[in-house]
Order: sequence, then structure tokens, then C-alpha cells
Amino acid sequence: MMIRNSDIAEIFDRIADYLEVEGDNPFKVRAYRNASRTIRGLGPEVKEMVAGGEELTELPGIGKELAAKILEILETGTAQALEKLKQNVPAGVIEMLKIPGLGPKRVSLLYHKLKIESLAALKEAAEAGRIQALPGFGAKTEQHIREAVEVLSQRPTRISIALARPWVDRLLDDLRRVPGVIEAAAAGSFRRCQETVGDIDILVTAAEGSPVMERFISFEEVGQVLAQGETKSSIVLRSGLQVDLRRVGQENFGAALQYFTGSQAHNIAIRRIGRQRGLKINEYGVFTLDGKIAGETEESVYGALDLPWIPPELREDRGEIEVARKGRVPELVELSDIKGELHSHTSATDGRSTLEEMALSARRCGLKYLAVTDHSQTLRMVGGLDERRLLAQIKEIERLNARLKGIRLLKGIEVEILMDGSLDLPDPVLQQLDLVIGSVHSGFRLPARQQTDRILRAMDQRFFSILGHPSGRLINERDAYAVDLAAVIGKAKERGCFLELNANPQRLDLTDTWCQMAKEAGVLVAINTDAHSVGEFSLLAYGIGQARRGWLEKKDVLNTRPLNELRTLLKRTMG
DNA sequence: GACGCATACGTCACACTATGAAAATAGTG
Repeated sequence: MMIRNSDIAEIFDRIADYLEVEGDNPFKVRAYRNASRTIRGLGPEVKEMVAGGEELTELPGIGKELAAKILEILETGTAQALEKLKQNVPAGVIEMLKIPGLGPKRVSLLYHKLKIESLAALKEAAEAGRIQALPGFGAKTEQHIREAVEVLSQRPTRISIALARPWVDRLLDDLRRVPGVIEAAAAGSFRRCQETVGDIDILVTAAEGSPVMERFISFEEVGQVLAQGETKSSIVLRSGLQVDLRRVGQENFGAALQYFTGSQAHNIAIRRIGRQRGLKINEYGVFTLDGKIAGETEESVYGALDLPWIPPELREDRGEIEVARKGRVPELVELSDIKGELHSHTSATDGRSTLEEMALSARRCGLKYLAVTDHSQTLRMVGGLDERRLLAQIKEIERLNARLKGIRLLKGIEVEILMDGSLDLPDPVLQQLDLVIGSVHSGFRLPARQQTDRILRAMDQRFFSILGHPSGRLINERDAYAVDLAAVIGKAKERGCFLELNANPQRLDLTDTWCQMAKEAGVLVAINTDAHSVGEFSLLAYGIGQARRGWLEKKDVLNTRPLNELRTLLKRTMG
């Protein structure tokens, strides 16, 4: 049994949840959460570290007790401490924490006073009006709870592409080692770089007699085997993620890859064209009445319809077939087109790496420039910069720029957009920067009209370069705030400022369709990782995937510009 | 529960604000 760091972190987080609901020592709760974060952010697997004789208590936030618990988890897959907590408090109670507006205190009250032990019971109580009678609750809260339970139960079980990626890598790696396997590739929404995936589709070709199916269903992480056949098997991983494996002959690989990559809408459209021409297209190839005419490669499948190959990210039947027919498939932006990063944090606020570490890491990643954009003063919980500290950082950046070769640091800030649409630092300070990112981190629940006005007002400020994570959503955790993005795009066009595509796989806003709209409006998009540590520049790949889904080309992306061109563009936003 | 100074115990990162309650909780990266 392979226990991964994320498994350990998950258990610690769960223990913290229980302790919190039970009203245990808040510092103890924090200790578990800190440990969880430490483990989650670790590069190497704890299991390997232990095997290598490393002392876990050397890790920050891990003492004697937690080190022992980690060993216990590695050995047994769980911690007795958690099992005991589970006996005292039903799991449904912990689930209630997922409802916005319900924290540990209120959940505890609901559990102890009303004996509510599940989301279903919570909904029932809310509908019966029993909740507003509790101290600390009212009619509004009760209404929110009713709606939230509804939303939560409808929430599809798709997971972030970033959570799927390690599984895909491992599975492909394992499958390629199986004797007889020729090719292994991921298809489906993963290949199309959708922000979330419902399951993983993998396609293999293998020589006759290859034990690829047997090996697949005995993959060490398999929780359940749903189906096992000659050409198709399905498993559910212990993590709950379903994986389908399909096996075809090498001569059919292209057709199968095309078919299983989808999307369904794209495939329907493609087949319709085939039918008009008297062709039959399926996962084995393209056929005339006389027999097969294509199928070994994807190019051959599209070629049989006189179409050029279409990048998977575009295959949504959103006009890609029409442009392909005209020979005008966009040349989508690529990772290697990106020249620099325009949104990053340092240990001056909530980043975990110093300014210099970030600069050196950016240089190692091949970036030519890096904008340092820490938070501003009102975001106090992360130690946002006030005027004095920002000016000090500017000085530090200038010193580093004088010293470092091969990377240029840009002076910036991720400034809070306040409730009234003003910015969190005065103009004379902002004026000294190379760029200003404005972001919303509070007041998420404003009505659409107010939220939009607030953001538009911010974009109208004299110094405003980029609107950071424009919708504020956290995938599977928090919905976008209500904002009229069409109006935002219009304002960006009018003001000559830019919109961010936040590459953090949890965010990925702008979404694909909004990227497309920005492009059509002629508004440049900045693909930013929002890196909080040196390792996070690698998140850029997710942003590129999303940008490609949004039809963005190199010319549509702000940070594909070399430094001098970038400076010219930024200057127009700085007064 | 970790940690540091000390070997038993005190301290532990922030701090403001929206919400919706009538004082407190939750949310924000």
C-alpha cells in the first residue's frame, strides 16, 4: 500500500476538522493544519524519507507526536486518533463544514442542540424552520443553508486536472513498462486540458499476448475493478477516481485517439461531415464502402475529411471545424512562447520564498522577467505591504536588478480593490511601480451590479495594469463572484489594460470562453502563475492549457512579449 | 500538538470586515 503525502495531509486535516468541531484547543488544531501544509508542500515522499532514515521531526511543525502518527499512517493507512474521533462525532457532521457560513462553532451547535448528523438532516431541519430558532442563527442563515445543501449535493464529482495529472503520469509510465505495449496515451477531457476531469481515459496499443489488461487491473492503487475485458477495462482508484483503459491495434490508434479524445460534440460534428461524404468514421478508422482509408494517425482521420489536424484543446464544436475547413486553425500559444511572469509573491507577504530565491528560480525556468506583486496592506492576514514596506521592497528590487544577470525584476503590487472600487494604496506610491495588479479578495457576495461597478471603477483608476483572477472562483470550492465580465472586457479595451488568466489550477479564471471573448475584443491576456514559492512557476502549464482552450495565440498573450515591448504596453496603464 | 527555554510551562502569525445577529462567526490568501 502506497501512502502518499497527500494521504497523510488529508488525515491531519480531517483530525483538525474533528478537533475544531469538538471545541478542542485551537493551537492543537493549528498544529495539525500546519503539519498538513508542511507535508502537502513537501517535494519528496515522506515514505521515501523514512526509508532513507531521515528524521521527520526535522520538518517544521512536526514534533515527536506527529512524527509517530505519520509512521502509524504509513504502516496502517490511518491514525487511531482519527478513528477515535470518528466514533465520537458522525462523519456527516464534518461534512457540514463544507457549507459556506457554517464553521466549527455553528456546526457544533447544530450537532449538539439539534442532533443533526448529516447534510440530509440539516436540509430537513432548515426546511422545517428549526434552525433559525437557534442562538446565532436567523432566517437568512437558514435560507443560505437550504440553498447550499442543494448545491453541494448537485456538485459533480469532477476533480481538478492538476489532481488527475500525477495519476495519468504514473499510469502511463506503468503501462509503458508492460511487455508488448507499443503506445500509451491519455485521451478524454484530460487531453483536451479541461480544467476538471470526471475520469481518466487511457488508450494503449500492444502486441498480441501482451498482459496489459491484467497489469492494469492490478495497479497498486486500484480500489475496485469495474470491468475487465480484452479491449476495455475500468477501475476505480482508491482515491475514487475512475480510469478507463482501451486497447486497440496499432493500425487503429489514430482513429481511437481521435474518438476517445472527444469532445462528444466535436465527434458528432466530424462524423456528420463524414456521412455527407459517404464515409463512416468510428474508433477503428475511416471507411468507404470499399474499406478503410484512414485511422493509423489522427492526421489521417482529419485528412480523410480534407481537414488539417485540430489541436485537442479546440475540439468542443465551438467553430474549430469551420476554421479548419478554411485552413485557419489558430496557432495556439505554447509554453515556450512565455517570456516572463507578471504575478508573484514573496515571503514579504504570504509567499514562502524570498525575493532573491524567486528571481533565481524564475531565471532557472527560462523566464526573462518577473514581476514581484505582493499583497497590499488591507489584506492583513497575509501581512500585506503598506507604503513604507513597499518602498523598501522597491529598493531591494533595484539592488537585485543591479546584481542579477539574465532576469529582470519588475516592481509591482497586487493591490486590493476596496469595497468602493478604490485601490488600497495611494497614487504617488503606485506611480513608482512598473505595473499594478488589482484583485478582489473580499466582499465576494456583492450583487452583480455592485460588484461590476466596483471592479470597473477600480479599472478606471489612474494606475491599473491587470485585473487579477477576474472571477475569484476556486474550482470545486467557491463559485465565481457575480460580475459582468463582458463589461469588464469592454472596460479593459477602453482603458488599454489587461486581464489575467490565473494559471493556478484551482483558479484558471479567465475560463476558456472568456479568453475567447477577450481575444475577440482585442484585450491581451496575461497568463500568470501567481507563484507563492519557487516551485510554483511550473503551474504555468495549466494556464497555457486553458489559454489554448480559449483559442489564444502568442500575439494574444501579454507576457509573450519581450521586455521592451512589455514595458511599452505597461506604461500605457501607468498614468 | 510544536517549540523554545528550560526540563515544566507559556506561547503559539495575522486582523479586519461582511454577514446577519442582536453578540459572534466565518471568510479572506
